[in-house]
Amino acid sequence: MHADEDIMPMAEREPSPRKGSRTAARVRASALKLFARHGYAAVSMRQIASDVGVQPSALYNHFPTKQDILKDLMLSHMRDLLDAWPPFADEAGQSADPLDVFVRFHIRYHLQRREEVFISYMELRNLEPESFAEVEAERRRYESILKAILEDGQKSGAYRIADTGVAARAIIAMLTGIPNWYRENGPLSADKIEEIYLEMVRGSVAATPLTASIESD
Amino acid sequence: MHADEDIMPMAEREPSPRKGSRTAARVRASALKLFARHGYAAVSMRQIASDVGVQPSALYNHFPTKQDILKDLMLSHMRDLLDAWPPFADEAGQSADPLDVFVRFHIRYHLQRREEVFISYMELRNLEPESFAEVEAERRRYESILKAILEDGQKSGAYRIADTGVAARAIIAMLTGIPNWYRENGPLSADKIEEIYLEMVRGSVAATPLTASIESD
DNA sequence: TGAAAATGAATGATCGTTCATTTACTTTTC
DNA sequence: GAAAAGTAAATGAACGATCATTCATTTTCA
Repeated sequence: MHADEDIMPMAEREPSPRKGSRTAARVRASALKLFARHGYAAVSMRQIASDVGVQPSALYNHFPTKQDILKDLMLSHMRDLLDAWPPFADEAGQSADPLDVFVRFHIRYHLQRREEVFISYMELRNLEPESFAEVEAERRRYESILKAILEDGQKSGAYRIADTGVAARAIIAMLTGIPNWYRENGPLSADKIEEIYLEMVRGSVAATPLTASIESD
Repeated sequence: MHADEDIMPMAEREPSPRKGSRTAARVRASALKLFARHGYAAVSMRQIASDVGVQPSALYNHFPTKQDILKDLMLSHMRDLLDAWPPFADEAGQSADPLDVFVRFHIRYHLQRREEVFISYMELRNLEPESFAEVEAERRRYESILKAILEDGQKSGAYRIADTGVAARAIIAMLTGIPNWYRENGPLSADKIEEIYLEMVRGSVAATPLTASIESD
């Protein structure tokens, strides 16, 4: 839509491209951090203002309400996520298997944008109905990417899946849980995590459900 | 594992077993519903009192603070969950496979106690550090049940798992996501859901990662 | 009769938001 | 290029509403 500090303003009053302090972007950054840490309802406009280094009333030069800040953060996150797909060939591994590509992409993106991801799940219920519907629509669009991959593999006989919609949700839930426990400085590299989950995901949809030896006929 | 209305007080002032209105239990029920729907931080003591049908000050005859209500709900949920394991032979299917039993148990329990489950995940950050540590310890105990099952299967050669701790978290994340989308009156029966997820979980840890045809020797 | 439970009123604190005013900066004019 | 004009951004004070909690008093009930 236009460039603000770096990217992505949305609902606030459109600032002409000044060269100044880019307050709107700093409001977004502070709100993102605070909402992720304490939750939308537990964060006050005064806290955000204080973190930005400005008086509370100044926030209203950039966002009409607190709700609009949340809306901005969540919608721009969903758009960024969908814009980032598909990854460039040098990202997310160079496998030819679309499921591999998706799994690696999802894990990397979700580990890179922890706060955005966290907010976009946790604060759904604090969105006004219209914004909720928008975010939900984007989420379904994302889900349908994986669903299409699973359907293709199903048709080709590579996968055996009872319900591709359910499977897509199951896989995404599994992958999205990673940032809840994974720590950069932990014993496992991000690459190793990708491999472990990739293997589990492949197994969960593989055309040999649990009867590995019965498959012989 | 327990009846909702009567037993299970915890942090509030212990009421002698009067036969009266059991207000404490009604406070728990209202708070559970409201916290699940709007979030702890967005629910006021006045709302809870109004839902119970009592004046706000009356709540303090049963719980010293709002925080204690949350603590009570979350800790008693975790204890109930752990107490409910292992299921009786006539619950959660009668499979001899411990993984089957766990998966069915987890799905059923989480579909039966949606609000408790939801709160216990969403409101973790609103707990005081000490209570958080307690809940977290219980969560790890639960996780270790599955981890032990995976380790056994690993040793016996039934499963092939790179990291049983990671696999346990992955499986639990996958299963715990079900209540987010599953609806009783939807197209899928709870039993069908169990079967679908069971097959996916089995596949994700099966000793035939993705090389289905190499298993022939 | 005694204790638990509920009431009604009040506490000070904090909430999101508004607004008149001042400050900072860009654009226009000379 | 400097001064003037114009606009966006920030301030400081204030609004009414609502917050969790307290407490003296009354009611309920064993």
